[in-house]
Amino acid sequence: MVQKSPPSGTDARPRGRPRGFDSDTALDQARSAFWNTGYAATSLDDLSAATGLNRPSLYGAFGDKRALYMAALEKSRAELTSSLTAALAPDEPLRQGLERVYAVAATIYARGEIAQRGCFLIGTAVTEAVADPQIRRVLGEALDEIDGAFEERFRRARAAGDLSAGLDPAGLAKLATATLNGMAVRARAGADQATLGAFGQALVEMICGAG
Amino acid sequence: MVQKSPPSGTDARPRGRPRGFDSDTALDQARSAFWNTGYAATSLDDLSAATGLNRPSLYGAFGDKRALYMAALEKSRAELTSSLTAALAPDEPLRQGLERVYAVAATIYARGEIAQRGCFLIGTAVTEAVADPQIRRVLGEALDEIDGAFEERFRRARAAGDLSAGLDPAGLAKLATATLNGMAVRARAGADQATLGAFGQALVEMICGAG
DNA sequence: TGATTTTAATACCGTTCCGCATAAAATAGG
DNA sequence: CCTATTTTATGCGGAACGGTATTAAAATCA
Repeated sequence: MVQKSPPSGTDARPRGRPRGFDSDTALDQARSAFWNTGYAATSLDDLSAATGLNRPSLYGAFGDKRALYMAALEKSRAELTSSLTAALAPDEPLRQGLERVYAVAATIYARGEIAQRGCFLIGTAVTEAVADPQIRRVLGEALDEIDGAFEERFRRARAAGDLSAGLDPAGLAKLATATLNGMAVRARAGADQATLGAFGQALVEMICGAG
Repeated sequence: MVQKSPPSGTDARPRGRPRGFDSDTALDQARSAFWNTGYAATSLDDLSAATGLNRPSLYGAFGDKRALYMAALEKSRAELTSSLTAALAPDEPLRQGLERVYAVAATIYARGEIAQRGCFLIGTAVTEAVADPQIRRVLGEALDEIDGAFEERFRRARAAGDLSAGLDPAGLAKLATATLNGMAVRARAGADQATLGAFGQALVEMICGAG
């Protein structure tokens, strides 16, 4: 259970047979399977096929099905918040940063082998959240983090005189997050990238004015 | 398969044993079960318990599990669009109509025996939509109908001089729908009614100005 | 080379799932 | 009262599910 570290500082290979797969890429492949069909409808056979790993290997690397899903969920949450804060970080006009965020979201949400599959959190965690308090908590934290990133950016824009004084940064942030959510929903309903992009355009025009 | 109508105009009771349940309330109860745990994770035993009906009765009234879900989905879509268009119909200031819509949505989305369960479409259909083209189509049509109802209302407001000329009704409608979607997502993430209400307030302030 | 340790593969176990077959119950017509 | 017809109840059957025991394979260490 406890991971043994090598006795001395050397990064010697562990004792027995080495793993034949990279567990992080396996996690990505499993996440992709969940992303398509959701948590409940994705069987261990599906996950096995998606990763190319046998069930015992999956079990050894991640634990049971739910633990594997939680790992995928947590990875998505971490990637989402870090990439969003990075995209909003540059010192540039507010319009430019927002346009980039929504353009990137539109391209990501429009991807999918079967059909556009939107955001992993929206596509999979939202359904499970009512019956599973832990998933609900992770989902809520992720949304709060997105809110926070937007709000911080809006405050910065207002300090820079880049945002009308009458607009409330916290309220705008909620709308900015909701727009992302709406795009993710729309993607799974079949909307293509251009249609998704129009959501971002509409929000940016509303916040920053037409032009 | 074909429903036999009584031979004469009289609505005489059908030949055999009469049904011991009302199929529309049974549909509501089944929908409630799907609403909590989603399509895939809701078993026929769950549906049987929720409706108080045995599996053969369910099967006889609605067909298989998927047909039952599709009936619940279609009912939700119909109720949603009709109640939304009704709420937006009155000749009143735009702000007033929007505030009512979002206040009602917040109260509905905050309901739930286990936890806040948001909108049925967002909570259940979004996950299935990628793998099931028919569900995807119904979901897309529902969203388009919501868009249409908002857009028509915004056009009317602009004609009445109740909406700034610089704002695009179609774009606003997308944002209005996205705000509803975001609220539904937030509800399933655990947000209470007051928190959900803030989304509507933020949108209304953005469109109609602080008030 | 042989013992030890870890991973990979096969196959299995008990449970749950969905759907239906069969029989009992309830109503209308004759 | 008896037959026909429809609904309700019990329970079964085949398949799929999640998880694991068991065995084979591959690597390190002695």
